[in-house]
Amino acid sequence: MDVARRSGCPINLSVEVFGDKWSLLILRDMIFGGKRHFREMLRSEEAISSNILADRLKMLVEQGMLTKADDPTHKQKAIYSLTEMSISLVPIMAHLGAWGSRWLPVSEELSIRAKLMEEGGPAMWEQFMSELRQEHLGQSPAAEYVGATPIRAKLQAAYEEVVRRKAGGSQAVDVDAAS
Amino acid sequence: MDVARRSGCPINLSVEVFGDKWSLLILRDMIFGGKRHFREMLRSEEAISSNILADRLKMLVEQGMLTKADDPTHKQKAIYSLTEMSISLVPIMAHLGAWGSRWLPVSEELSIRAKLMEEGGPAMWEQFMSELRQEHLGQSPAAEYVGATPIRAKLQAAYEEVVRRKAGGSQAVDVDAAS
DNA sequence: GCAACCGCTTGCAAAATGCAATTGGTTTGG
DNA sequence: CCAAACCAATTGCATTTTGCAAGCGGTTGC
Repeated sequence: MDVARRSGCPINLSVEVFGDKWSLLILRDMIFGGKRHFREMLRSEEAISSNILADRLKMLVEQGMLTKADDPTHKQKAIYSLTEMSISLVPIMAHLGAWGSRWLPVSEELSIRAKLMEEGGPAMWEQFMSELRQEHLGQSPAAEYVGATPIRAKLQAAYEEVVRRKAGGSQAVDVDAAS
Repeated sequence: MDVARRSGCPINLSVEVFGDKWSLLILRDMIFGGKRHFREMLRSEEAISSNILADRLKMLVEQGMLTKADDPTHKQKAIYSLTEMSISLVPIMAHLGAWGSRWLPVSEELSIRAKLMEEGGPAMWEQFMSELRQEHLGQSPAAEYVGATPIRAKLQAAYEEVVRRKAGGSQAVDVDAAS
């Protein structure tokens, strides 16, 4: 778990922090899925295994991308929080989602969030980052966004709408398992 | 070398294409360093080894990020070209460079390009992408950029300026080896 | 003609990954 | 009050990926 430092190039250093097959997906689930606990992250779309998840969380904490704290409501639960460092990854996530949607065989339900983030542009990303700062850093709500529908709720609603539509419009949908 | 497809999420699929420790650095060297040949890419800042480079180039070609062609001037040389798919990574590279420069211990000379790209914003990225389309896809020059200094030349000049200044202003600098 | 260069390939050791089972402890529901 | 479910990991082990160093047959430039 030592620091790599192959070179002082910003792209290389970024790759060394989250340039593996899992780190970015963990951050994605925290940012877009609102996940904060180990067990929640274990239920990722891509089925990460527990040893890898534990390892990556530890690494992300060491690198300042996350912080870890005890959950006051449950002695065994740990709460992971984003830091400003990982919150500022939101524009990159948005671009990555847009790029992937353009070039790769994405599924409709899993790319609807990316589509909305692309359409929303920097203004939407700023609101989202502001909300994440509230949730994870305990910042007080930014005046310009009070009363607005939270971005994650909008994205989630759009996702559920696609799932519902694809299922035929009338069937029940297990939102918890599918999100 | 089979396709992964852990899920249809655009971020996951993107990670599966270039989310390893080397692919993005190879693309960086092609985009910002103008490298087209195997031996040039071997001389990366981070010292990639030849088997890994060969493997990644093969994979990037398979995935449509690069094309490979014979060099008409040299029977043994292969020329690798960017595709629209990899050229459209430029904004992500710019964001990644800016993010890395903000949060990680970058060196001044290796982050000056990222700084300029950030300051230049989307307008500069568009010009750069247009120039890459000329170089790699054989597109004819876009009218709005004829006569303008090419972006890569600007970035390279800024890099050399920093190296020169750091060396003391009067010493000779091996531009080839350091770039 | 010979040294330097061309894009790889090979052999092998080390490290990372992935799976399944398990740990010691906590909380929940009856 | 007890058992079942849940908590964040950890362990052992097999498989895969990575990384280093050396070497390949061939081409090019001097």
